[in-house]
Amino acid sequence: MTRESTAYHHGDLRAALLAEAAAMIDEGGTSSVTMREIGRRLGVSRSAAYRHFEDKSALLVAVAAAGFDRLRDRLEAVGAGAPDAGIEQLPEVGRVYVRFALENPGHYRLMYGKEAITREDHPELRETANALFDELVRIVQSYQESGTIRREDPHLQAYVAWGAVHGLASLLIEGQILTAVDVDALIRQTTATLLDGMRAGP
Amino acid sequence: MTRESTAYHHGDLRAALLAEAAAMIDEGGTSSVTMREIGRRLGVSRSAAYRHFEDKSALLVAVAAAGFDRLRDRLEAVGAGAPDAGIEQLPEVGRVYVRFALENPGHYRLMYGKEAITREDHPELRETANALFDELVRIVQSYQESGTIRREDPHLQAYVAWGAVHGLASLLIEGQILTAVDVDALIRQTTATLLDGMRAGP
DNA sequence: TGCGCGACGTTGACGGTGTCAACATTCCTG
DNA sequence: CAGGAATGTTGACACCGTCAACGTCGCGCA
Repeated sequence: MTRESTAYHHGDLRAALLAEAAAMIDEGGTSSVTMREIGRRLGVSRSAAYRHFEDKSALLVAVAAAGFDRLRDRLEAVGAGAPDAGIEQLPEVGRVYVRFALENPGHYRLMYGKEAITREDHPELRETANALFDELVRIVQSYQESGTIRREDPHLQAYVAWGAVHGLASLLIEGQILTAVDVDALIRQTTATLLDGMRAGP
Repeated sequence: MTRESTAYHHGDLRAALLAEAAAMIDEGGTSSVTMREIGRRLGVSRSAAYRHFEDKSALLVAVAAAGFDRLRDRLEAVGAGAPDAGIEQLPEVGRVYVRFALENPGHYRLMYGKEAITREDHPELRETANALFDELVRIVQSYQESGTIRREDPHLQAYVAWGAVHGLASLLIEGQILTAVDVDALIRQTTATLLDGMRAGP
């Protein structure tokens, strides 16, 4: 059934639905995703998706979950060597985070927005999102232990760092920052300020 | 015509529409705002709003603009005395900002989200938003001149600070932060880290 | 082998939405 | 006081999400 028997029963609609929805999201935003339009693009009837997802919501949740997993993979790859890779690895984590958001704006908005998904109804998504945050806490802790940043509540510090990069990513995505501004300079300034603010005293 | 002749022609539908839309936004999110529902609540037909706003978009833009003005007023009030009021005024600016977002979540999301409004089509909103950012830049500059924070590109610094508080506000609004976490502690930690990171060297 | 059941896909229908054109009413101004 | 401008209403259209009823296919069991 996972074979690609392109025909009558389409083969693997579920995967196709996820891919198409993700593509549409990063193309025209979450609001451009339409059950009917997805069907049209895949050459399948409107409500065909309902055999694979209970809801439009459920489909979007699955897309968001895939996004969380992908972002976590990237952060893990960057943060893996921490803190042995040196202090300059921390800004790199921030850079990768913001870059992900910029490359997948619709995706990112879906992941961290409440409007389209209503977190309460989909607790499983919460866990996937938490796994990502835990990764961030782990990185913060490893730098605490190596003595490069202050030993304070790691959750609090992680929230602050997360807030800073998330805020920057959001402002960029939502077009709030003049396009003339150098994005990389902005990222560097943010991570540098963050690091200076968290650095262990002399 | 601005008189409140409650009757046949309703008196001042435009203001009523704005108020009702704003109320609905902070109640059930932007997606709960419906031309038809607004009409219902105001005892007026669906398309009545089209005599006052070209679009649903235009109505939302007007609501967002009012939000920008209100937030700017608050920040001006807090930042007015800067930097004479002392360095502890800077964290207070951040606190007021985040508080505003928490008190008007739907409003805030509308102001800084792209999904509902499509910034390009409404350039006048851009100016209102910019006026708010300019206020922030002004505050940063005044602290630079008093020598409390480093003399770097004030726009860059303002973006970083804005990003940090905006990110924190967003995460809180979108329910990404465990409710057990003390919000005020989070705000303090953010503003303190920011300030330490921007502080002028010894 | 074949057959029947469950998985998959389609169609028709319903109530909801934004929006436009045509119409009705009211106010204000000349 | 007459008529035009401003305001509000109704009908209609094309979308949307979703459900129920209906077809169709593939696979496993007898």
